[in-house]
Amino acid sequence: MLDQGHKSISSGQLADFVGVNPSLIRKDFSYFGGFGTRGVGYDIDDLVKQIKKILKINVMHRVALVGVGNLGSAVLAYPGFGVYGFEIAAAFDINPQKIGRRVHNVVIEDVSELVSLKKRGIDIAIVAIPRDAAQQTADDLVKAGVRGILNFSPCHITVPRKLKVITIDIAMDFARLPYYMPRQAGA
Amino acid sequence: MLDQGHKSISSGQLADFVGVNPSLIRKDFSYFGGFGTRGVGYDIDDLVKQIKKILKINVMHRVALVGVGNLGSAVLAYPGFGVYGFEIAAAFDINPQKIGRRVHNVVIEDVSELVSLKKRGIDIAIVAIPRDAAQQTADDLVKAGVRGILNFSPCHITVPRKLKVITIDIAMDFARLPYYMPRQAGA
DNA sequence: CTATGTGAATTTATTCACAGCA
DNA sequence: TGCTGTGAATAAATTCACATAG
Repeated sequence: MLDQGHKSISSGQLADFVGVNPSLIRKDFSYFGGFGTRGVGYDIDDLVKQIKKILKINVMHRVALVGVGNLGSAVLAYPGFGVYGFEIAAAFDINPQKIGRRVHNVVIEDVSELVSLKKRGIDIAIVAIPRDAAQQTADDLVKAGVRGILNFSPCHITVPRKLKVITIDIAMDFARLPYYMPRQAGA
Repeated sequence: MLDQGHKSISSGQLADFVGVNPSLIRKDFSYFGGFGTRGVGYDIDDLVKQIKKILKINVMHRVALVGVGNLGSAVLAYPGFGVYGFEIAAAFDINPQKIGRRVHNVVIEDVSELVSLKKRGIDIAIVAIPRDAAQQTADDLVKAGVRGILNFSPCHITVPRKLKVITIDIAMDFARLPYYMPRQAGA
């Protein structure tokens, strides 16, 4: 909207965009203090700031990637982490062949170096390794003092309550598709 | 549970596993007809079958992958699509260097071959290409007659109502993490 | 005038509590 | 006895409707 020269956006426009009722947008925002202007709408710049603050992504987060295989490389190459304030500050792998190589401005280190995460101000880790090694790596990350883990391995991992884990199983996202697909699509 | 020799599972066990109230499990299942046994629980084999039927993943789905870069390769290498009845039956790329190469038992074809999807019984596509090309490719897929798209590009794509699109923006999943992370985690 | 913010009304989701069946 | 299936009760989410502010 900013790119198109708009300064503000109304609850109705936001509602159309995400497909919900306008009053739900207003009600939700109001729980956090009401940052709109009556008769006008929400100042886009301010709205983005407010939402980032609510989601606690108003500060930079340094992130470690564990596992520089296909998926890990894809994550390193991903544009758009920056928008949400994430910086991949380190990458680790278990394969000696990969150690020392530079991928997207990050030098790959041996997983034994994970212990240094806290010292380096890294509090989030991305786990992109085979299922079998996921729990062990998660344990190591707990020891290393991270507070959040994004787990791409298709398995449940157990951590102390003081950590937050979000697991993304691509196959599960996939499995949601057929339910919503119509019987036939024309050409 | 099957691996551990269990034949059936109770609503309480399922509830513990996903962290909800047991009656919610029972109520939800009951909407689809109640397939448990009183005093015993749910037969695991049958439960899996029932859920697959509900989600319409009880039939094989042939899937096309568009974009064999890092992310696309990761998808091809992903174990566990099979569990949900998905088979990656074709892969496409725009890079002439990649055409003809075989990756994980799939030969990469030029994107111009997308038109043959319907004929080949492929009705789902995975879009794993740069943001700029996503909408154009989606349009091509609509023409090719797919009924569902799993979009990994970090952008909104517009399709006719007769198609279902699920967009997975890794960065957005990421953005959920800080909100739930505790202030401090010990070593 | 226009669009927010918000109590009240409504709808939807979850939990309770227990009858009923293996 | 043990656990499902389900009406009734409760809680939560969403929508309505309108006073209010720019």
